[in-house]
Amino acid sequence: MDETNIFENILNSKKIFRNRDVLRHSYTPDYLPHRKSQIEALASILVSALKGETPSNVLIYGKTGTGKTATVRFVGKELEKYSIRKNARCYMHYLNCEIIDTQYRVLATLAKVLGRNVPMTGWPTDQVYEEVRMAIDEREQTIIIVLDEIDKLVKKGDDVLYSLSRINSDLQRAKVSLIGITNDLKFKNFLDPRVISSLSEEEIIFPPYNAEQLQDILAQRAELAFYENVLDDEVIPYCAALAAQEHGDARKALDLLRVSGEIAERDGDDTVTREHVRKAVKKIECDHVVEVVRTLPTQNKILLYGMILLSSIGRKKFTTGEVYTVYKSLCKRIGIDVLTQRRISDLISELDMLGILNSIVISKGRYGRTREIRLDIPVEPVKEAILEDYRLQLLSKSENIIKSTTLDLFGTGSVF
DNA sequence: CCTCCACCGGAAAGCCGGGTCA
DNA sequence: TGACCCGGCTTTCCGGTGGAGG
Repeated sequence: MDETNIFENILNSKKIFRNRDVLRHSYTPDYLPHRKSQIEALASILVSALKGETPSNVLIYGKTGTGKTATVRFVGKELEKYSIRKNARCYMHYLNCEIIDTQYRVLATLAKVLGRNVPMTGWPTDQVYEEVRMAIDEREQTIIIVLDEIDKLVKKGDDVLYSLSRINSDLQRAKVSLIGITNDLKFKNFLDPRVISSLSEEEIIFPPYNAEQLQDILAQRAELAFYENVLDDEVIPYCAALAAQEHGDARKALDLLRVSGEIAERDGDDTVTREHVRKAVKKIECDHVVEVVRTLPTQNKILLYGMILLSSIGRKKFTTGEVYTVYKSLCKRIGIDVLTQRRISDLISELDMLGILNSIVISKGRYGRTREIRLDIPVEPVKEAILEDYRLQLLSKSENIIKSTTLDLFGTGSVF
């Protein structure tokens, strides 16, 4: 009895995930909780395809993580399955306009999906369009083209949408309908009115999930993703509650659950607890901040580096003037133009907006009025991210000298 | 109650790279 | 091709200000 327990323990301690991929965004589940009405709405529009009619074009709205893409893919799969049985020849082709982000590439990708060989660059756009049109019209069929993140495409001109939305009048045998997906409610403003009216013959709206609905979603996925009894009872409600606070984003909730599991696995624990979720929140936050810092313009990086220096010599909070002095000496050292204090003041506000630091305007009476700045970041990872910038390599090389000059300048100032 | 610090933050103009149009 | 425009970034200029110290 005891011996089996030993083995069982070792086995169990390594096994948290049955299938981690279930928790990734790319996974399309077989069942979508709390999206019944949207699924039915979409299905009732697309059903015309099975009757040999042209389905209306659809525009789908909803914030990130509300299940838009999953729902469309799900309905599409069902449609294709059923059409095979009915011999109806319906197909759905999915394009993500964030990746395929120009007019030409949309058409070229379509042509490729339809089995035509079109170079990814070079041809005139109308010729590619013609190729697509011919490929579609080769036989009787209904093609549903899904344009995800359609707003990204619209910002680069709506010619493709215009021609695709009127393609039906150029077709003899086949039929085409479009589904546009967007999370930008105002995106219609950029659109040609003619395109709007044909594109949004039907509209479906995806509201955010609330905490209970998120729980159902998580529970359903967790069952596939984790081994039995790995999750503490409170983990799912906790993840759901956290994600519900932020616009009910299912994607966030799933990330949270996955990262929690990964942390538990890495720590060698055999159950996932509330504590792991808490760590996961931290980790996701940290990754996010690091990503933001990495993509910051060089000037902001130097500024931020200056503030990190200040905090590394024991200063918890500092004023605009102090930060500016450090920033100036850093710029001179690495031979980069020095911005004015006015400008730096704005950059500080920007960093504040990004949540990298907290700043409040305070008055020190006789000693003036200034912003009191304190950093709000995991220092080490951020520092690494800053030093990745090749223009700032010099900073890491002369780190000690810089640090001691900074210490000379401000080390004597009030420490608390 | 007044002063005056050390900066805030609005306004406007300059600069620059990219895009458009004849 | 050059003239022109646009939008984002930056500088210049400057009036404004909360409150400790007098």
